[in-house]
Amino acid sequence: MLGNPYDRDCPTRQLLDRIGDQWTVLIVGALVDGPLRFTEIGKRVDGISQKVLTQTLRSLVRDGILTRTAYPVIPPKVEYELTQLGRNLAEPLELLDRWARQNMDQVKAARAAYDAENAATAS
Amino acid sequence: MLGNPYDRDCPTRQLLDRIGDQWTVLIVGALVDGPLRFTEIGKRVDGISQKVLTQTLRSLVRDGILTRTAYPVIPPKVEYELTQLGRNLAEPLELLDRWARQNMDQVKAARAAYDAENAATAS
DNA sequence: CGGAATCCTACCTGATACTG
DNA sequence: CAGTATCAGGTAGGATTCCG
Repeated sequence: MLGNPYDRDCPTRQLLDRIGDQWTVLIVGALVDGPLRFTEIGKRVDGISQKVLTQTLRSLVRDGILTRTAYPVIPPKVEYELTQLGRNLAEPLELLDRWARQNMDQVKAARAAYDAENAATAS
Repeated sequence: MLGNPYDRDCPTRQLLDRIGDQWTVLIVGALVDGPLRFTEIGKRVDGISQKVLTQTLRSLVRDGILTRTAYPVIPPKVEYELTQLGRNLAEPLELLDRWARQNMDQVKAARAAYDAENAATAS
């Protein structure tokens, strides 16, 4: 049982709002190995726009998942790093990732089977 | 490290597409205790519209996460039940849920602190 | 009861251009 | 380099209505 995630403002729900944005998990994953600069993250998380990256990073900082450190040098340098809370979050995320690796082909198969059957009956 | 979830079509990314829709996790959570009928799920997952519930359920069936069983009785009765794959997915999900319960207040605190500081400097 | 079909809106997002 | 600002488009999602 996942508890009682059926009232709109339970923790689970809020977490889903947070990680459900598709990018949070990837960014957190990109930072587990150590701090990265803005552009570095953008390169790792392929497909993210600079705007969304900015937004997501800021909200993660706001949530205490990671810290932002700006070095006042002439070519600006800003580093993002996971907080303890963030590293903490990375663990269950990694389990999810493992599930994905192990079962995603099964999902694909199920999907193909479903579509095949569906196309057949759609005559 | 979350692996290499940075190419657009890795398993992790696909999983995020699946569970990132905000409702999947809640529906799966609602079904861990046993099969439920359409309306039952709708009641448990507060706030979901009938349309989205239908969509999400169907895509979950398609992905092999759960099964749909329609009983041909006069008041229609349809039950949804987790497959093994689905029960399997529920485990890492539960860990995430646990994280949420344990840390969401910390996130809230960080959020409040951030906002306070932000309002102060926004003069 | 368990959907399907339609309409309509809000937000999320990407693309682009500009700034310190 | 690391953002901010603006605008346009697509789409997830809600509300409503009707069907088997």
